[in-house]
Amino acid sequence: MRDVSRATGLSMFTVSRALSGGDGVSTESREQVLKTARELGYIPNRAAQELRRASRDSVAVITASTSNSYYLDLMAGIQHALRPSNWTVVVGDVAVDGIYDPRLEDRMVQRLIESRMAGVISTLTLTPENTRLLASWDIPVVFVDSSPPASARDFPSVTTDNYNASLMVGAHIAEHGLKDWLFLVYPPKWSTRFDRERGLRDSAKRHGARIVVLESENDAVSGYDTLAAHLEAAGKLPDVLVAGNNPLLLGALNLVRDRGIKVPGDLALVAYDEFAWSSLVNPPLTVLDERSEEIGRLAARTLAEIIEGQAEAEKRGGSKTPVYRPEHQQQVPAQLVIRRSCGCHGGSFAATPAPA
Amino acid sequence: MRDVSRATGLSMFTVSRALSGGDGVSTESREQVLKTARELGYIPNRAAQELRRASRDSVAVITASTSNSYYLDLMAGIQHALRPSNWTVVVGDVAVDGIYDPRLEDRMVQRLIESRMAGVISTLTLTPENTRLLASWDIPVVFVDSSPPASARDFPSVTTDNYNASLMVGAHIAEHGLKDWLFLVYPPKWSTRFDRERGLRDSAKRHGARIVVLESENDAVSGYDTLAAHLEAAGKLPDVLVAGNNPLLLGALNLVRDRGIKVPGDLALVAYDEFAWSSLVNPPLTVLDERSEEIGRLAARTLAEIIEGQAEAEKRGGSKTPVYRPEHQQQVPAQLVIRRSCGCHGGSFAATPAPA
DNA sequence: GTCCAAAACCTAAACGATTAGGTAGCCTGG
DNA sequence: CCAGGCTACCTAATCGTTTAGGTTTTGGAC
Repeated sequence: MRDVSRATGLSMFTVSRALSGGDGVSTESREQVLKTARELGYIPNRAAQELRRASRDSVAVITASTSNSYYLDLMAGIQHALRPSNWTVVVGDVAVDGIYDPRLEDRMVQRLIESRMAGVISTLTLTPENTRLLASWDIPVVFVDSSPPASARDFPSVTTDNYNASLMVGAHIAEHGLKDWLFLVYPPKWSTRFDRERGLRDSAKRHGARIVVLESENDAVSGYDTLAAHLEAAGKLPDVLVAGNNPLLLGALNLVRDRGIKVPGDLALVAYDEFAWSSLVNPPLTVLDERSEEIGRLAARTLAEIIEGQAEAEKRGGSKTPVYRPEHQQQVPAQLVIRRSCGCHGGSFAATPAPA
Repeated sequence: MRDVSRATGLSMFTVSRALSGGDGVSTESREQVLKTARELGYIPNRAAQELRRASRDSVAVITASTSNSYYLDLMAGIQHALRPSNWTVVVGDVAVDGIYDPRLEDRMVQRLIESRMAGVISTLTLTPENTRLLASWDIPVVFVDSSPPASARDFPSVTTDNYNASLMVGAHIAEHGLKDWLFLVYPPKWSTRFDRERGLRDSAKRHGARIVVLESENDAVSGYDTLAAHLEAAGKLPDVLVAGNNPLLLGALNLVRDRGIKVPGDLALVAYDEFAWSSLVNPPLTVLDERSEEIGRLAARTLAEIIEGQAEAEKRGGSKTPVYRPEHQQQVPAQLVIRRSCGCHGGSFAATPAPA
């Protein structure tokens, strides 16, 4: 296409400069070029640009939980923080049919390196090998709502303060006098699991409650089945069910409905992750609100900062290894939104409208 | 990196062939190459590959409704249909903070052409200029849950049979004897609007009902505000509210809750688009189920077929203009899922578990 | 009228892969 | 022993940009 633009009689150099807005081009030449380019319908070839410029103009978000409610807010936050800069955001889903696949993770990381990404935001703890691989290509990684792998403890991460959040959850449950807790939770691949579990366990101990932690795959159907099997085996209901995240909550609520269990009459319910419908389901749900959008925004800003530092260091002839500073590890406080499923406000079948 | 791989003493040609699995390379050379490549941590540069091969190995999905429930299912269907081939799926969101921005559409189309995409699936009716632009670069487009612009009527599209679906909705409402209908609907940019409105209007006429069509921006907050303003002005409730899609339903339900309106006692409610929580909200919702995943799968398959036809035609020296055939325009029947919000099964506050 | 710097422009070499077109060596059949 | 056809390999051009390093032109300042 460029040789077509050379129909202006000007050289490649001038055309390139004119189009990209650099200097060394007279105003008339520039206009001439822009005009012919428009007439000819010239659109640059990105592959060629990236090849020449050594790429690095998009950042990737790795996720395995597109169906989790917080995902949309998180993305909104990331997009928002990155819109002013002109990086492109691409999302890489490493789950097939909603369940995480490690081979997909490998393939995804491979592809991100092939595309010479400027940076990566990961919503899950990557494998040590993949983390190392990205590092060896000088691609900065920010973990969001997940921790870096043990082999890379200094990597940046932005998460909810899950430990204290879980203490809050536990404290509220204890206020209701509930002593028999069941925590339905996803696998440790999503590393928020650790702090959530620890907080809840500590809280149970502190309040003299028993807690059972029940692990399920990270999707609604597995949540349903796992919980059903557990209740079957246990023979009786716990006092309260804590759903570890949105898909598991969905599974649990479906089971509760199918079994005719009354919430919070027979079983109180508290869940992680606020979402759009939480105040509309029956009963309105008491949930932990994560402020996902802010987390996304923070993560994106952190990544941008690191990438810029990297670019600057390189310009000054330094190494382009990303530098991670301790303040890049951030925790965002969460908030407990109290509705009815925990037993507050008179439970499920009240005739008055539920609070938002 | 490639010259590093030349540390095997073999030429670029041999290395390239060895890595890409082509023939003309002895088994030992191939092993030698693979071994060194692995040792050196060689990862190909995608920009260079795309430049040389004239790209065309990813397809894009253009959407402005990531928060709409059907989006996830749609994507799942698309991913599913495209996984066997090794095209990459990238999604391009042309909405900022949930509302559609035409300039983003332009920029997105520009970028897709820059990347020389193999094909595009669009969940909204593109502007005539953008459609023409894509066509002029021989990039096939399949519209999904939306129609092609009037200037390009022969383009492929896969949609729900919205007209008949709306007749079904209307018929069911009529069975309840409701005569005063309110249709809360999104703007015509999402072209399913036309058939849905037409179906509902025809149905109202057929059953001797009055229908008011109320247009709102396509997000929950606008839906809430628009509906609130309308009810204010009208001074009384209609018999039934039909929510045109998921975000509008969300807005409507929030309003209903805030106003203390009883559903279906004071106002019956039917909504478009099945979603995960529809049977769990209060009351369980009667919705039109779109089979989004199948629509996605169908669209992806159609696109794949067209791209393959294109590649074949080009190989035979023909034109690479995509050929669209009439059977590429497909309609998928929908299904009405009857729960309680329409007035069936005894309404909202029943103590028995709601049907799934 | 010189000299010099700045502005405007050009030539040609990259970037990292693929591949058309060629060559050398070996085998096989006649 | 040679033609012919393999196989395994190589050289070098090519994709569409950007840009380092020149060259020419222009316009003052002296």
